[in-house]
Amino acid sequence: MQKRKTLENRDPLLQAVATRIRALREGKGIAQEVFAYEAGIDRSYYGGIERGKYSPTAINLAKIAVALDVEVGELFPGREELVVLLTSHN
Amino acid sequence: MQKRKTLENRDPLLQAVATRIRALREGKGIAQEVFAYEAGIDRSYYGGIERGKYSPTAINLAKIAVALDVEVGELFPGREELVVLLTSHN
DNA sequence: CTGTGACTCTTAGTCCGTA
DNA sequence: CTACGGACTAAGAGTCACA
Repeated sequence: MQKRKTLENRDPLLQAVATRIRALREGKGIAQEVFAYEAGIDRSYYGGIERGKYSPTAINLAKIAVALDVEVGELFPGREELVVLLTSHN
Repeated sequence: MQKRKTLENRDPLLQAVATRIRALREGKGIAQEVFAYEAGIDRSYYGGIERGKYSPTAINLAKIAVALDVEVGELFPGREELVVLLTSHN
C-alpha cells in the first residue's frame, strides 16, 4: 500500500480524517465502544482509525458516515487541502 | 473485513462507487492507463477498482478524487442510498 | 485500451486482554 | 471509556504478462 513502516502511522491525510471522525462522534456524545458497535466494526480497530493508525476502506468509511449520519464527503478535507496533504509527504 | 466470500467481489456499494469513478474518468475522455498514471497508482489495480473488485482505502480514494478534480464525497452515493446499499446484503 | 489470473507483500480488520 | 499490544486471518496494494 503506502510503503510505510510497520509501526506508528503518521500520514497527515489519515490524521485529518481521524480528527474529523472523532469530532463528529464526540459531537454526538457517544462512546467509541458504543459507536463502533452501531457502525458494525471492531472497537479496537475503530479506536485505531480515530488515532490515524489505519486507512479505512470505502466500505468502512461508508459505515462510519452512515452511523454518524453524515455524508462520506464530510469525513474528508476539501480538494485543495487534499492536494496539500497528498503531496506533503511520500 | 466484510466476512464475505473469497472469490468475486460483488458488493453493491463497491459497484456504485466503481461506476461513479468510471463515469467521471470517461467524462474527462481519458484512458485508464493515463489516468492511473496521473493518480499515481498502477493501471491494473486501478482497473480493478473500476470493476468494483476492491474496496479502496481512504488514501487511494483521496488520490483518485484529486486526479478527477472532484471532492471525495462525489465518489460516494448520498446517505440515504448508502443505508440501502449497506443493508441490502450482509 | 482494458480485463484477468497469478503472485508477493503489506495492511485492514477481528478478538483477546491489560493498563 | 480509551489506548495499545499481541496474534491471527482476510483482503487490499502493487506489479506482470497475456489475451
